[in-house]
Formats: sequence, structure tokens, C-alpha cells
Amino acid sequence: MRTLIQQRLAKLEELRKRGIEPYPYRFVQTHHAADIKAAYENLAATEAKVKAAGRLMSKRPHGKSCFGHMRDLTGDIQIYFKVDDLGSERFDLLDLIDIGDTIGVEGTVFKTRTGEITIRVSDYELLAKAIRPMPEKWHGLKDRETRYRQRYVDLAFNMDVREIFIRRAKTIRAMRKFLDERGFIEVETPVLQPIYGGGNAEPFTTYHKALDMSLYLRIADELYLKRLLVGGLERVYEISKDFRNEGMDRTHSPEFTQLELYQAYADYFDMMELFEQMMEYLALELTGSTEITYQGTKIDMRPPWRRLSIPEAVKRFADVDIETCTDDDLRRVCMKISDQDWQAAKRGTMIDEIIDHFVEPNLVEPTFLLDFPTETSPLAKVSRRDARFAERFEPYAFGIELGNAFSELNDPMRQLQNFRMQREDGKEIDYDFVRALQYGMPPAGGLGVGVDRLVMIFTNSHSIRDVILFPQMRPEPDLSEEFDGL
RNA sequence: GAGCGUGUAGCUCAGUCGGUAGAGCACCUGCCUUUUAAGCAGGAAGUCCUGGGUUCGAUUCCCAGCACGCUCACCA
Repeated sequence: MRTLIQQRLAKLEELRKRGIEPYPYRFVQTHHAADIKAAYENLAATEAKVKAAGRLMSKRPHGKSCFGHMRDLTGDIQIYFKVDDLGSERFDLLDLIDIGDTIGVEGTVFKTRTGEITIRVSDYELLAKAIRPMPEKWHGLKDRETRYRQRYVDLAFNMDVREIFIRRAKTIRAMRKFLDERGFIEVETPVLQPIYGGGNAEPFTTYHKALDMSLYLRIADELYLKRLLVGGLERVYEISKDFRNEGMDRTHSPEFTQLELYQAYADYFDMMELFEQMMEYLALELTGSTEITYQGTKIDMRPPWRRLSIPEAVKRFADVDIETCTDDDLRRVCMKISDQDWQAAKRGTMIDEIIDHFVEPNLVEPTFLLDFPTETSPLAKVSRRDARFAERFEPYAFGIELGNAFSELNDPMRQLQNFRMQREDGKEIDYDFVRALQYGMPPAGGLGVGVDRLVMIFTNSHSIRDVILFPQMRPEPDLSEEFDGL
């Protein structure tokens, strides 16, 4: 390692000695690799000069000529250096250019005997010297730890990883377009919150020096967005980072992206339709088809999605009738799942447990799971059909929970009551939110969507870490000694 | 938090039933003007994750730790 870096540093010095700046300021690109391939016929016929830039990926010297591949945003293109074209001084200088260096080339386009489109370089320029050795050309960088920690190397060498993040950007762009077209206003609400709410998750805590107060990083945007409905904004959404101080696994990251939207005068049925339509729209925008294959399973996103009530689902997958069974019956089922203490557990908590364990894994085809127990849904309206349940649903596909939605509770006194129940579990009440409801919030449907999870589905990624550029990691051992003596 | 797995050259990986380690690519030195996982010849490169223990001797066995992965638990 040390010697490899030293060798390259020596080349860097040699370049400077020959009056070449290894880190110049600017290069004007006229074509990307993909442009050149697309416009090949014309470029070759007119012998037009192209200027392309990128990272040198391979180098195959043959005495007085040299082939290589260069990679830019759009892909790879072969480049060909010849002593006849460059003169011996410029040609010999190639010895000081390493794989991994960023270079700019100028030249004409031709096809080699084997038919590969290639730039015949008439002049070239070093744009940035790389002094660290690159991963292997054939196998690339595989080590997951290095890929996550040094995502820049992962992106530079694994084109499919780039593709994931490009598609992620497209997903979010399409989401915005879909909502903007329907009259939604994009807003920004506080990340730093004095009281956290809108979920039951554990928050991250931080501290503001000037105000001498502790603050929470938001776990959800819900309570602020609903205040905007009180203010008359009618349709709002926010795409934001939320933070939850809890375990990590393939579908949970402590820092994740959520879409939350609220629509006045709508209920949760409207949210189901909106969600279905959005998923169909996204699938078509991203893949051109409503059929999505994820980890080997193919499903069709086309509306309408299956609607399955919790009582039905539990009956079907766990063989328990929660409409007639006693708390003790539920307790017995929960005991089978895990041997923790269920004696004091609330009915809603036990039903959640049964859903997690027996129902979720079965929700592979697109499904709305609806009518959750009221105890675990304090921000939702009670069902018009059955007062034991809330008008709430969660959309599922491939067994992954993709969101959460309700007919939003807008009765201030009932909301206060629900908050007071939660306070028994040590949760602070957001009185300002209740005050806002006292001014009157229109009836509304609300929907939260896990953006990272959508991206997982649309990119066939197994883990949420694969769709987050810099996933959270424990610190690596001290790097400073790698730099000692440099 | 628990169980299992992984950690060896810059990268991808072998290997040592306990005797201080190998391959391919990358790197260095030669030769080669349409090659392409270029080729040929020669060379250099390792704290075998860390710390203890057993042993004449540990990269290998044992214990503890660290990092990462998978599964489970936690998570409205």
C-alpha cells in the first residue's frame, strides 16, 4: 500500500518537474461516452473532433501505441494513443498516467478491427492524479464494508450502483411531479423539534446552546403538516429525512426518507386510491411497466390493490377471530410467537404482534391492510363501521410495509384524550398541536410513504443500505497512520 | 440485545490436519503501432483484524474483543 502510494507520488513529482500541473482547473467536455456511441456514424464520417473526460479504467500499452478505457457519467469508451499522432514526448508522458487518473482527451472517432467505437487521441490532458490504487478491473469492489464506507469507490467502479442512485433521484422527481399535478404544495417543516410526535419511535436528542434547550430530531412530520391544514393549505406534502433511534435491519435505517402528505376533505379511502395511483405512476415512469420483479418475485402494481381488513387477515393467516376472541386467547397466540411477558399487554399491542408475525410476511401481492386497533392509532379517526378500529391502513408489497395512512383525527378534545392516554407511557403532550385543532382542522386524509423502501422495490435491492448513499456505520479504526509521513 | 458466518498483498480470493504464506488482476523493469480480462520475460509487495492463552513454535487451536454481513429480537 505504502509503496503503491509512494510510486504514484513520485510520478506526480515527475509531472511537476516537467511543468505539468496534475490538478488543473478546467476542461471543456463536448461529448460524453454515450453521446459518441450514439452519434458515431456522423462523427466518424466528418472526422469531427470530440473532447471527452473521465477516469482511466484500463491501459494496454503496445510499444508505440496504447489502448485504454475511459469512464464518465454515461459509461465507458475506448481510447487509442499512437506515437505518430502524439509525438514521442507526449506519448512517453503516458508512463506517468495511471489507471484511476482523471483525464481529458481530444480526438476523432473510429472503429477498431473488432468493431469497437474508439477515440483516436490527438491530444490529452491530466485532470486529476489519483495516488491511491484502484480496485481490480474484473471483480471490482465487492467487500460490503468498503462499499458502504467508501461509497465513492463503489460508485466509481460499480456501474449498477450508480444506476440505483440515479433511479432513486428519478423516483423522487416522479413523486413530486405526481403530487404537484394534483395541487399539492411542497413545504418544509422543522427537523429540530422541542416536542417530538407523529409516531411512537425513540428519537435522537440534541442540544441548542444559544437557547439552552434540548431538541429532538424529528421522527415524523405529521403534527406540523396538520397545522398547515388548519392554516388552510388544503394539500401539502414534505419529502424529508426522519430519524428514529432504534434497531437497524434490512428495512430500517436510523436516518430515512419519508414522504408525508395531507389532503383536506379526504378520508383514508381517498388515500388508498391516491397511493395506488401513485405506485402505478411511479412503476410506469421508472420501468415502463406496472409489473415489478423484486428478489425473484413478480407482482403487478396496477390498481385496485387488494383491501384486507385486519380481522380478515388475522383470521386467514393466524386462524384467530379477533372480533370474538378474548384477551387471553390473544395472549396465548402471542406466547407462541415469543416468550416475553404478555400479561399486561394491551389488546392492540398483541394484535400488532400477531400482524407482524403471521400477516406481514404473507402480504406479497400489493395489499392495503386496514382497520388497525384504536389503541395503537391515536392520531386516526375511529372507524365509521366499528368503533374498536381506527380508519387506518398500511400498504404492503413483497411483505414490506410501504407506508401508513389514516382518516386524520381532527376532533381536538378526542385528540387531547388520546394524548393523555399516551402520557401514561411517559410521552410529552404537544398542546400547541391540540390548540391548532381547536381552531378547526378540516377533515383530511394523511399518508406517509417510506421512500427508501419504494426505491428498494424499484431497484431490486435487498437492503435499505443499498439505496442510501452513505449508510450509518460504526467508526472505523484510526486512519491517521495511513497518512503519517506523507 | 442473541445466534451463525466472514476478516490473509491495493482488489478478488486460495491455503496452512500448528513449522512466519500463495494465485489472478493491479504495481515496478524490459519487448511489442488496431489491442481488449492483450501477450511474453523478470521483479517487488503481507501486523494472515486486535489482545491474551496453550505450545519449543500460533496466521492456523482456545478465550476475549473489534468491524462487517445474514437471521432473529426491538421498532404504531
